[in-house]
Amino acid sequence: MFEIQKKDPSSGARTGIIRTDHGKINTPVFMPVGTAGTVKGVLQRDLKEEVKAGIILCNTYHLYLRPGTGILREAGGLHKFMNWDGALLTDSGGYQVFSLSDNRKLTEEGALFRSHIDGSAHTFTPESVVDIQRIIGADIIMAFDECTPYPCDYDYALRSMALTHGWLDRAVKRFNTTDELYSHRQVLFPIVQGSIYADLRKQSAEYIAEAGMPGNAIGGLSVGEPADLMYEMIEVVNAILPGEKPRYLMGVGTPVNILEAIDRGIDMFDCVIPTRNGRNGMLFTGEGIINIKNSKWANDFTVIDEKGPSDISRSYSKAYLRHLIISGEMLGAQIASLHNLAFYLWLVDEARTNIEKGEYRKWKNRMIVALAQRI
RNA sequence: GGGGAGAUACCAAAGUGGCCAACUGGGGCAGACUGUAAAUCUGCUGUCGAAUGACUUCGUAGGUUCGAAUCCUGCUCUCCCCA
Repeated sequence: MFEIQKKDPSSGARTGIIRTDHGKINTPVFMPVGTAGTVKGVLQRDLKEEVKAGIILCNTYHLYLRPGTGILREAGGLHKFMNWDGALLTDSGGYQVFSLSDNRKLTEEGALFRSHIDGSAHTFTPESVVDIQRIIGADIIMAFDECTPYPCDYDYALRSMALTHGWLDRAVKRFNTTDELYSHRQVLFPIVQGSIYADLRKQSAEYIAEAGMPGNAIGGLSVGEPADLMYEMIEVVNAILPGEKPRYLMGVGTPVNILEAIDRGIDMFDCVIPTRNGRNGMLFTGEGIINIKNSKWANDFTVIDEKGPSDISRSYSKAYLRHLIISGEMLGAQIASLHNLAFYLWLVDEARTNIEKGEYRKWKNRMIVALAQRI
């Protein structure tokens, strides 16, 4: 499924290809987040043609609640339902166990939770989450885990990790004893936990690697901990996760986070930042970060990003986009999302190019200075 | 010409003797957002000051009072009804 293409001599960075029945994906890759079967504000057509995304992420918890498995099954799976012929990855709902924690109860068996939509009670087990993801039909599906919060005390992190490991065994068993419902292959990725404790992370990485799945994920990071701590955990984990398989750092992150993680051997990313922060007026460019709502852009008629990767970035002025966002116009959110996603995809593409040239470190250090800047 | 209502900060609008530099909403300014309960949320928004605070404000000019956005009088302006 995964093939390493090139390793950067100056860092842990590498390029590779993930093969799915919905296309080849060059890594490092960024996956736009399309929680409810839509990358908010962006047409599938534009995801392909403007953003140049080969894979997007959707969410089991949200799709299970709405539209529900009945409709997804009837539609012939999510690819068909949403008219997306690229690859799909579904998150298991482990993050929702974390972010909607007021409404849930965890047991050895699984998670009992209340719907954020209507308050109705539901149960997720490692098995049912595999079943639901069979129905959704994503190319890559995730094991059900608990994403621990930050801060998280050691004892809780330990118990939670054990729970996630126990759930993994059951998920793998269910996965291995069930079949794809549609005519394409699915793979299951397990998730490393362990909060910010190096010994737990190490233990978890060993356990997860042992499962022998075709790819591995790191969860429970970028939940509020300092970035350096996150990088440290990535190093601990990546020293153990097998190098010949893709490594997916869940939910990360800022452009700088992504470059640092690539440097440490991460291949896959997803994050809501380009879309959510875009809707809220934050734009990423090669020159730095712009808050387009700031009055300084009111009469700046230069384009959003003249070196921008997408036609969109080079078509509309900052003043116009500011006007749209300030006015609450839908088009503002659309343009900002599209631009940011195109930028993120461009960024990982540049990373790939520079890994291939064997100059990743040098390039990264140069980029980070520009990317971290507020303009 | 007669009768009535009103004038509060950028806008709208509360407040009708001390708890008022003045509720609230909008607007403006800034910030947050990392496997999306987010087209969301937070802060500031008279002047000066980092702040305790000081100073100047509720159409306008006077007055009453220990104390006035609030009470009284004149003036100016706006709106409504009748002629």
